[in-house]
Amino acid sequence: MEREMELLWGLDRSEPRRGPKPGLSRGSVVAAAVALADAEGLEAVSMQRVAKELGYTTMSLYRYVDSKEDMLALMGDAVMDVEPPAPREDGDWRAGVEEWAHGVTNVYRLHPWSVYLPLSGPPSGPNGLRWMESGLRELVASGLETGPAVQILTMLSAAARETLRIELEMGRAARETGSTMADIGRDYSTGLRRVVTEERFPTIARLLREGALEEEPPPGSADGVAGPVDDMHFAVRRLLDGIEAYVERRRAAGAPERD
Amino acid sequence: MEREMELLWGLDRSEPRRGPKPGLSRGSVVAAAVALADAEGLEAVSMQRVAKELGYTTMSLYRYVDSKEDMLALMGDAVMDVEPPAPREDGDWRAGVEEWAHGVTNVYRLHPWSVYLPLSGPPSGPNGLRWMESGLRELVASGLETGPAVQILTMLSAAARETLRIELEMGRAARETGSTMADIGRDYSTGLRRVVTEERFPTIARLLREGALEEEPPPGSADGVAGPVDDMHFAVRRLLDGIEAYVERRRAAGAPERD
DNA sequence: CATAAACTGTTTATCTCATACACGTATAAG
DNA sequence: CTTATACGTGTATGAGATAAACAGTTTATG
Repeated sequence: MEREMELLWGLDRSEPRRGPKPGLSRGSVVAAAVALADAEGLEAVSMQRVAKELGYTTMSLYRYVDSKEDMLALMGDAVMDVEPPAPREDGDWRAGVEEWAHGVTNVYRLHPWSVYLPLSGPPSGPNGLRWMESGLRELVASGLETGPAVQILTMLSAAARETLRIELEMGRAARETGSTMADIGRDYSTGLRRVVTEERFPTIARLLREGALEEEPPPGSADGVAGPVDDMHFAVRRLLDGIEAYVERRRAAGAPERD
Repeated sequence: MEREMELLWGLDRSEPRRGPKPGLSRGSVVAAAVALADAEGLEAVSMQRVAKELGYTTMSLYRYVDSKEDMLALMGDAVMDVEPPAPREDGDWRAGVEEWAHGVTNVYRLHPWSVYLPLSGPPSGPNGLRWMESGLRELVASGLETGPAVQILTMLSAAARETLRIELEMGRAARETGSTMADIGRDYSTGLRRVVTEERFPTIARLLREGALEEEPPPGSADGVAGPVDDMHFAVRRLLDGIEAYVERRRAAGAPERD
């Protein structure tokens, strides 16, 4: 944890006094890696490949980054270098939280590979913390204590990451088979139908019967389909409802109870 | 998707007619890999190592598994081979859902490496589907439609995985530095204090001031500390509150509105 | 100003992996 | 009995991370 924070905040690497001018910098290395991942995916990101992209030898990268693992961690924070939503003027915290959830999703969407990065704990880099600040701010505006707000935020970002991952996976499958996202949903359904029996999986069977996995495409969505991420907001709104009820209840009771 | 389902359900591999008796089976290979991961972590799982564990050569594994990727997918479903909670008699769907959330967390906890497995979509293996069925059943008992129930379940399992991952990461850090989980929480706090300023991160600053990250250990928890996973249930309960309110509202309105 | 310390980028080498391919052998079907 | 098939092995390839030694470049310092 210590190490990771020093890494992400650049608190190591005191500025050098002697020796040749560095041709690269930690920033340029990370930027090249990010660009490469954007263009060809995370699998394409090897030290050799990043170095080639920069026109240097593989080992030169190790002057700027201690290991590939470190580089990946830096890429993770670099991706979040987007301004999070500004504080709302209207005090509508529900809208604020939803906006935040949309925001993170969109940030990830700009660099889809980033949802596959091996994370190691809560955010600790400058950009990650900026987003955390922004999300917490809105949640605390609801009247929640800071502790509970952290729990909620964790759930929200987990859901955003996971849901987007599923959507991306569907997109990849669609691209590979040359079909649409709607087709993939149907494929999944038919796949399930092959193994889901009424006795062993009654609820899933019902799900298939009701066609919940092959939804109506609302007009105006990217590829003609809602997609998991749009659907996610149903769950987000339930969570917001729950928070509202909780805060209300506590206010009424004079804030003694915690649950 | 097609391929993955056939893999996980063993719909490929028709029984062979000629040739020597196989010394291994897909099951034994996967079991060995799981055992190895349990003992030494996912990093230790290489084809070479699994083969050695079984007393065979590396390449022999490829008679049973097409690739390491496939093996990992099989391991992922194998881990879920635990009986999910049985249907509740008392009809207390809230308790049912919480029990389910505890259940998945505990299943993952038995094989911590499993939260680091690269997932590729919604569950499609027999064991994963059993858990999905169990969770959906409880959610649907609340009065939710099947579609929305899937969204909620996705959020729940994402949160469980992510939260446990954070807890495990803390545990690893604690083990490495020879300290306790409580120490790690304090370390994170002091680390943050070094970079969190009142102007740029007012809410996080408040969080630190209130010591929300260094909580009181409730008596009787593993290592003297609540840990992220216990905390998660606050968010779970809010979500349940929200579902309850939603179902109530819909019932009152004669179930026309959806949001 | 000279020189040594501190850096930079390169070369070379090592180790670990996943996986392709060809081989010898066992076994059951015809 | 013979032959197609499946099994386990040996060998080989190529990618990838990273360690170590080295040669060239600045700059602080005496």
